[in-house]
Amino acid sequence: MRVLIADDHSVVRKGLKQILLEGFPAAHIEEVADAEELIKKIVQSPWDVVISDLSMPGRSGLEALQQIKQIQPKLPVLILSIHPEDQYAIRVLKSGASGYLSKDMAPDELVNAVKRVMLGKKYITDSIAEKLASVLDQDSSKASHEYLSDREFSVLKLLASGKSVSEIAESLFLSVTTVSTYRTRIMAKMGMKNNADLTLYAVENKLL
Amino acid sequence: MRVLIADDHSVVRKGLKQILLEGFPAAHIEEVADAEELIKKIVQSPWDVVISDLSMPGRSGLEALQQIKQIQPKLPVLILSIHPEDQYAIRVLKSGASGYLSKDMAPDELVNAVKRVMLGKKYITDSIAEKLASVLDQDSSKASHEYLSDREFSVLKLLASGKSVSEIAESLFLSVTTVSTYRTRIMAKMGMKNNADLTLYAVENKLL
DNA sequence: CTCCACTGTAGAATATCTCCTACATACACA
DNA sequence: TGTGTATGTAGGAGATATTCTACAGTGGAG
Repeated sequence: MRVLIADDHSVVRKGLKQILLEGFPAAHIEEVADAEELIKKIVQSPWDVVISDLSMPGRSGLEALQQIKQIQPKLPVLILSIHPEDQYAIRVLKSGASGYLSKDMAPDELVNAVKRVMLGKKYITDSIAEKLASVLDQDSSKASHEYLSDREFSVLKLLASGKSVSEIAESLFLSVTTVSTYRTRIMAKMGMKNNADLTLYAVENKLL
Repeated sequence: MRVLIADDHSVVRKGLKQILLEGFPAAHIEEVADAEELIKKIVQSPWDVVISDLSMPGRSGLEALQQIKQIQPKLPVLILSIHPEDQYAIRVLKSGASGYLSKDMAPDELVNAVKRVMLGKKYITDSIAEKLASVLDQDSSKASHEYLSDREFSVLKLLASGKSVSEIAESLFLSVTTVSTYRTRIMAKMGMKNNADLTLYAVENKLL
């Protein structure tokens, strides 16, 4: 059994490894610290399951996920996030993840999730299932940020947290004008006028 | 050597424990998941060092820290945070922490920090030291906006509410560069980096 | 099967903002 | 009374951001 862990925090990598070794003493576990390495490892050698953080420097975990699913559609990917009740959950599952876990889960839960996804099943917590259900039937009550595309959403969060357009361009490897375009589209979709509106919105909706 | 770890994420706890055991094989390490347990443990038995997350459910890490310092002023507390360059850093150190680390530090850094704080010294990274130097010599009882001049304060409010520099210049009959200068001075006095920080500050302090 | 809307992306021209510097005034403290 | 520090103000050069336009790919509606 071969497990690949991706997270930019070494503390978290160590912790995950420890938990997995307790649950699967015979597992072969490797770690990577960013999305680029993650993809490289996946191309190089076969894995049974990938456990990846969502927020990593450079390409985000979401992009990495989509790329993995192109390369090896069958490889199960479990996504971790710091955010407990996450806005990302649905986005992540849509992009092909086999499960979505918060980092404050119980160790057992991780082990269970890994077992499940290795059988080709999905692992979804109750709270996410509920969220899924509610989004599917009453989309009139969608928060306005739900209408944003993936890229727009990530730019929204970065803008709201105070990053400048050029910082964002750099961290996402995009042109400043591209980021500025996203910004314009975000403002239009959300009916806002300036970054302060975004910041307030993000705080109110706990996106930060 | 007795170490107490407090973090609501079990993954992080495991990771920290692992790193510490590699650096201090003989250490006795215990974990707690929230502030309440943390305080309880500290009252119950003696510790050489506490490593605590900042954001925990219930009472925050900051409150817990202040309480610990009342109970055992000499006990060194290292604070961890997910945020790399944090506004909290200074607040945390003022409240008596022996150090402030981001969770994406290298494992060695944690071990070094623990060694240092057990000697009764502080462990502070360069970037925080700089921040400290610029802000900490002010009187701590005043909110940071109290140090602003009248003009600066009115510009702060306008910026925080999302007005652009040029809009402000127009409404106050000033040159844009003047407003920009005020902005720079506001940032310096308040130890902030961007308008989003101002917006958040204004919301928290009900200035809007 | 076609068409349109949405998405991801960016260039050129233009507008805006920051940074560094500067200077006059006012006030506190030595 | 002098002297330093905070304040109010702004110019010029350079850095950043916006706007308008464009184009290719994808996926759903008809």
